[in-house]
Amino acid sequence: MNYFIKAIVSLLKEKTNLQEDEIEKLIEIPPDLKMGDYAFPCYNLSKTLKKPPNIIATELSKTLQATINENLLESPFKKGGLSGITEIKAIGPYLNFFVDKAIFSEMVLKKVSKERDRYGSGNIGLGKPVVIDYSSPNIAKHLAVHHLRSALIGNAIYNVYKTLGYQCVGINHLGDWGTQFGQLIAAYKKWGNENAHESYTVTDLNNLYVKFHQEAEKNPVLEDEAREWFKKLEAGDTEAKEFWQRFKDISLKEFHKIYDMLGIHFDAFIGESFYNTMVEDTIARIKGKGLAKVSEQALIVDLEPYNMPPCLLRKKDDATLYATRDIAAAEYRKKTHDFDKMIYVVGSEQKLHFKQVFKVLELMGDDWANHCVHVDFGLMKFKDGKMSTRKGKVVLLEDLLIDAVERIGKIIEEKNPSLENKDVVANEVGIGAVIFADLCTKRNKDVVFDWDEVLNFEGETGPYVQYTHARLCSILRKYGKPVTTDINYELLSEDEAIILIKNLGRFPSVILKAAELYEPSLICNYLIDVCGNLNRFYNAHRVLSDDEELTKSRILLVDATRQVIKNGINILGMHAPEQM
RNA sequence: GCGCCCGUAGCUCAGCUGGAUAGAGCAACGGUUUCCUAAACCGUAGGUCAGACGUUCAAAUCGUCUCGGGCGCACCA
Repeated sequence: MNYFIKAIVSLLKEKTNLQEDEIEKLIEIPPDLKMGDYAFPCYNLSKTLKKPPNIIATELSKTLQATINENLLESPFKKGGLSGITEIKAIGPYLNFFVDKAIFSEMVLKKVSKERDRYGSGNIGLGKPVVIDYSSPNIAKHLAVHHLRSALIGNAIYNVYKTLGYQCVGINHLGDWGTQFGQLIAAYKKWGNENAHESYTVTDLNNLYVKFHQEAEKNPVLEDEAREWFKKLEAGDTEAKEFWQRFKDISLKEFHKIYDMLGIHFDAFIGESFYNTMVEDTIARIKGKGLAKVSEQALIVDLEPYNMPPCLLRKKDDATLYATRDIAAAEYRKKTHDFDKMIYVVGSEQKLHFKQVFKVLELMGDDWANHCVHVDFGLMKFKDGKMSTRKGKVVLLEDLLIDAVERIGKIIEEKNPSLENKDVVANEVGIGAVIFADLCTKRNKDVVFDWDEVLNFEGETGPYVQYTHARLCSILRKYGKPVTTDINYELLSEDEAIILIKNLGRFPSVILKAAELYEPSLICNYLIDVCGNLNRFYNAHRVLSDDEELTKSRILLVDATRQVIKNGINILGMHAPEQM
């Protein structure tokens, strides 16, 4: 709660019968600057007071205004009357409060200036470990655009939580186990070129995978062979394991390359296979609790009482399933990290799966089961349907990234040919465009992948935000002197400045909300908003001028805005180049 | 069939723990550069907030139903 809201709450508390938190909840920001800085709707009071809300607003405005004038409460500020509130006015059913703009500006700008890179951060997470599971692609397949969402959302949430002081553990839960490895081994044994395996790439593995599915349709025996190989793998067969390790190495090499391009960080790459040794123990304990039973030759946990289909632990051929491994993994992670919260950033098509897994954990007596959250997100698809690795119907992530960087390179050549480090900047902006485009929509919506849309760099885009930041850096460079908070805050009185400053003050609460809702898009929208505010200010007022006092004031605003944009950009996992 | 998610301007989306005239961007049209990066800014045009009923002083926002789209529902992950 900021200072002014606190003041308003304390004023209203005396004159109404409402509780502090009730009042705070009701306080809102008027849609127009001219209507005031904060507003209190009087509809609720009209019920208890049995009077129309506009009458109540008028009466309250009179008594409160009188309080201000008498200066009954002590104010930490010399000017601006009571607590920096200058006027209280009724507009229709609303009680509107005007605050001293200079005081407000001073508070916000000094805070940003003082906290710098830490502005927006907090300490609510101090001493609380959070495990975040994101990206988690399957081995032996290319990373494609539909893999972006988990990786980017997860990475951003990681940064948000870290900003709030949480001790984050980012885990890439590689899909390196399961029947598909049996398929791959079977395919490799049949059609793979052993002599050339040294130079194998994910493309070769993927071709094998595609071929397997084509052939298996004609010849179902192949599926049995694949199952056989997977059973061998699970049993620790040397030959099977050797193939598996090979596939894994090939994949990881490519994954790392792309994660590096995207700037995505993980603290650990621990695949499903890692939990293979624990699975038996997990099943034994589930059985021990009397939760497991055999049904249709498979081992299940019946979730009928909870209106869910059963959770499958073991197939009829004895092989385990991913639910089993997820349960084992969750318990292992709890043991090793003692997390306060565990976040799974996985597509919404797995909603039921996680509901089942969390329920089984709960039934097992893991009282932390409700600290696990599935942060789901909508499907990415093409205009004409779902993306599918199996059908080879994908846009490879690498291709998209390279294309984005190239296009930005051309734009730089066109608009700023004398720029230094063009390649570096093209990378930061091109990749940033892709990141921002993906993070920008609320995660629960399905997104249709549109090449032109992702690679459009005007309007509400990553490059727009980065460009705004670069412009501000440019002004500061030209100014060339140290920025000071010792300025005349009265000079920042234009509407464009006030709106901007108000928004800068909101930043910490945006981060908090993004954490609470696991919603990086809030930060994207916020940045777009701030950049719009800034660009409007920039367009209407010159920062550098002969008027030294005015210049000093505006420079502080420029520097604070630059800082906020940079902090936001970084949390999203993007770079903020100083020139572009 | 059952469950979950989505449906706001031609397109992509904000707004959704109810509140003051429903906001941006793209696309279209018109304008702004002797001036801090025009990747910007301003203006014009564009809306039965899918539809119906209900709750409320007040509904894009909450509830029920209908329609349309997506996803999931036992041996893939």
